[in-house]
Amino acid sequence: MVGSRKDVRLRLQRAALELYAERGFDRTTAADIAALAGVTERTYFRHFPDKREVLFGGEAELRTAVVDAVLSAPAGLPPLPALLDGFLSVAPMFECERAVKEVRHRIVSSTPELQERELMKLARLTDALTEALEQRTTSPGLASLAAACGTAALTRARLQWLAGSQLEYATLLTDAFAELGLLVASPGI
Amino acid sequence: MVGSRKDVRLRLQRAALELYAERGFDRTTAADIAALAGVTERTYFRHFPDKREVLFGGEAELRTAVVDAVLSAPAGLPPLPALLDGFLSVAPMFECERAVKEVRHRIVSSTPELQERELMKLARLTDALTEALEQRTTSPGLASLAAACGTAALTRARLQWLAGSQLEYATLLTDAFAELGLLVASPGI
DNA sequence: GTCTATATCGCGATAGAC
DNA sequence: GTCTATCGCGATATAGAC
Repeated sequence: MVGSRKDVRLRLQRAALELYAERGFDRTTAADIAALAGVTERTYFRHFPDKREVLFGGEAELRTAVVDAVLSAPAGLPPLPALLDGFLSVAPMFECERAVKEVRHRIVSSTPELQERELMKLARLTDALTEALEQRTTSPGLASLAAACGTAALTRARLQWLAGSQLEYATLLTDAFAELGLLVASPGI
Repeated sequence: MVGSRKDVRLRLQRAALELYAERGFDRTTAADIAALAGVTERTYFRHFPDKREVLFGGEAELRTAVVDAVLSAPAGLPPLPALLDGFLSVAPMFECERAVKEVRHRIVSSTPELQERELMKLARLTDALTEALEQRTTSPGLASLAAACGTAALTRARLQWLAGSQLEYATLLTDAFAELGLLVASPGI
């Protein structure tokens, strides 16, 4: 119980994933998770503000990484290509631990409360990307729309990847952005 | 206490808006809302599953109306124009009661829990629109992306309207979709 | 760590609408 | 008489204060 201090957080995350997968989110209490991780309920709430957050671990770091990558995209690139370029740079962070992420996705998809939290994280990513695009040449109005469209393409690629697509993550991403292009390029108006 | 039966729901919604605006969401209990509406806390929870839902009243009807409008758009229209056409048809449902909606928006914007719920409603709208586009000619892949982009434009227009823009709601909507077009039409790639 | 507020839900009883 | 809305009471668990 000595070296365990540092990884309590990790143990809680693993315990939560396991219990949520087994019994479902609703039939799992914070105390259950804490017990499985070998700590008290109170300790759980010292690490995570609520029952949901335990499933959204390194989200902030990932967001920072994506934003930095977009800011580092070649200067002349228009908004959407800049986003794609940034997303491709951090692709490795997305495509690791597929099995774990599949389980996590199954849990989140089947629990409205967790879906809400996931949408919130995605919205914060979109906000951060909007800011990043504005720091590039993009006008404020276009930036928010571009960020939303880019996030939509990212989500589409991620869903296909989670669904077990045989294609490379980078390919799925590039394809999604290509489809985005088709949308507006369509004939008639 | 006789004629009041029917409008308990409406009274609860008004009471919640008032209390949330005054004291804030966190410092308002479900019992407070119920009391102001003249019913017990238990009755509140029979009408709304939780503390948040009371602010998202006729959301399902609005969603249905929007979907129907999109399905009724001229047959030849590509995805995005079809969405714009549909959105414009039900514009009156959006641009009514501006003062109330401004208050509501201020409350939601300042409360993470309510933001999450709002994002969820928006996500459900996007899902419904995806389905509608698929029922039109759009391919499944493009449909989800188009729905996401369309919803983004809708949100942008709504935000400008809520922020007190002097422009007509229909104009804001049309402009937002035009910006969507600019995004991909941009030079370079 | 302990204590507490309160969100949320289950159950049985009641009262008025149809 | 059912049916439905409401009440009143009680239980559990989340979350925050001290």
